Amino acid sequence: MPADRTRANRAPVHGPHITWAVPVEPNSSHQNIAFATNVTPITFNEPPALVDAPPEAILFPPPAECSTGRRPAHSKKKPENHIPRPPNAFILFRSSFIKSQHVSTEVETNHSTLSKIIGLTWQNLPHEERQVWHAKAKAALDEHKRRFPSYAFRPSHTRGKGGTEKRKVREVGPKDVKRCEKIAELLVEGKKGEELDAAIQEFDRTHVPEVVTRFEAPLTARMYRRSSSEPAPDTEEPKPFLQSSAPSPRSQRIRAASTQPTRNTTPSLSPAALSTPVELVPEHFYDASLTSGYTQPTEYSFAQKAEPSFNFNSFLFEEARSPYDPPTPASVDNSVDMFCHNMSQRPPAPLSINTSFSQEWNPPSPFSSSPSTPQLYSQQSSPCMSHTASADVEDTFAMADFNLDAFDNPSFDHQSLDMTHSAFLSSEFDALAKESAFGSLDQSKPQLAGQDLDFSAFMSSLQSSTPYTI
DNA sequence: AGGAATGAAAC
DNA sequence: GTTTCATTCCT
Repeated sequence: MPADRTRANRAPVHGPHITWAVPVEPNSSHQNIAFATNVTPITFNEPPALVDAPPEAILFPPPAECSTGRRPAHSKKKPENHIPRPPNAFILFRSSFIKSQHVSTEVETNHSTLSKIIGLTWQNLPHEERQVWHAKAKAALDEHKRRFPSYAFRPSHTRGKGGTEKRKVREVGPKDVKRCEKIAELLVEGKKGEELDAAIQEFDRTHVPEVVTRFEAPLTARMYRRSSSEPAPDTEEPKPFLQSSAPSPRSQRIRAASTQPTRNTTPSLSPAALSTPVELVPEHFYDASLTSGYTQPTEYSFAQKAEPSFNFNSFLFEEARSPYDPPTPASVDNSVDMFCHNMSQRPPAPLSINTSFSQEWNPPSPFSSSPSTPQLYSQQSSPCMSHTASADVEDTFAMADFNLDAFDNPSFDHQSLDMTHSAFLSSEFDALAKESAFGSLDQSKPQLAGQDLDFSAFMSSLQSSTPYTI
């Protein structure tokens, strides 16, 4: 930060001038690293695996001058004389990647998403090419040592302000992982420039982005009582339950979906939504692929049927595994175990909810005019998340705020209610209803969309696959 | 200020 | 084993 981070639009800052200054021009042949860099890694010892790649092909060549002047990094306040850590191999690769715009800003500007893409690319990078960056990191480290011989990494272990330690968890819902994977794949295939852009555009045309609906981790009776009796010892509690993927600038524009959680609190229902009839339609649908890597019961994807017959009034709640959030100790709770156990026996039949919210909502004309054109679905693939629908749909989603799991309620269990349905049931219970529901179902006054819910009627509707209408 | 990636280094 | 912090820049 004190360093002149050399951006034209930044005023230079006076102070110790710190650059990584990987001391050697990367492309010169006399780098003080282990192997000769004028011999490309791939020629170095590449078995005839890379068929169509020219021998000297290097996917992501380091920039000609690598002595990157640094930017005011993170706008994080750092002491004037702060010496940054030496960058590791990935950080160097990432920096170079960003700078060289391997992925154009047309394709992706969001740096979180870019990080994901670059991470995937990094993992798919030929080992030899990664070694180049490890060598550069080693060089940077050596240089760092040379310049700051007395430097020692001193991570602060008292970052949590006051006493409220707020841990940083990797828990943000997946972006459009498929898209990131695709881009990374194209990159390691050697696609770049316009060819890459075109390939991604083609992918975007046919790919129906996944919108991820994220539910809170199952709230067990135990946990619920704990959280209601204790003054929130763990302030991580109110987790967003709904998140939207933000796969591309294009989609972002269309959906106005942010990469950030859209909700942090239990949503309230608009009067309009309350007066809207809510119809719950169990839809038995099973995709074996969804269960193969099943890891966590609290993650659901909200996928839309990209079929001409798609009914805009219905949503398909589809269970899908998340590559994120390996089960945390907190979630390894017997209720979750039970959930997982049941899941392995019989994957949940995803529910579709016929919300009838859009009676006054007119689908974008491309849909009605030629609903079978794939790219039209792609272009407008999320009517439910678009500007058009926003508020009411969000409220409709709010009705599907299934924060409470009913899994450790024996009443749910012995009725052999499908687990997904159980989660579904937990929707609009207010706190009081939750409390009593744990005690005895009969005493509870569960509500859905502000209406009393007839439990037995609802459950039998679930089991008979007939709509339940409030 | 947080997030998104990986990895080195410190606890 | 867990946490910090290197990079980037947008929200």
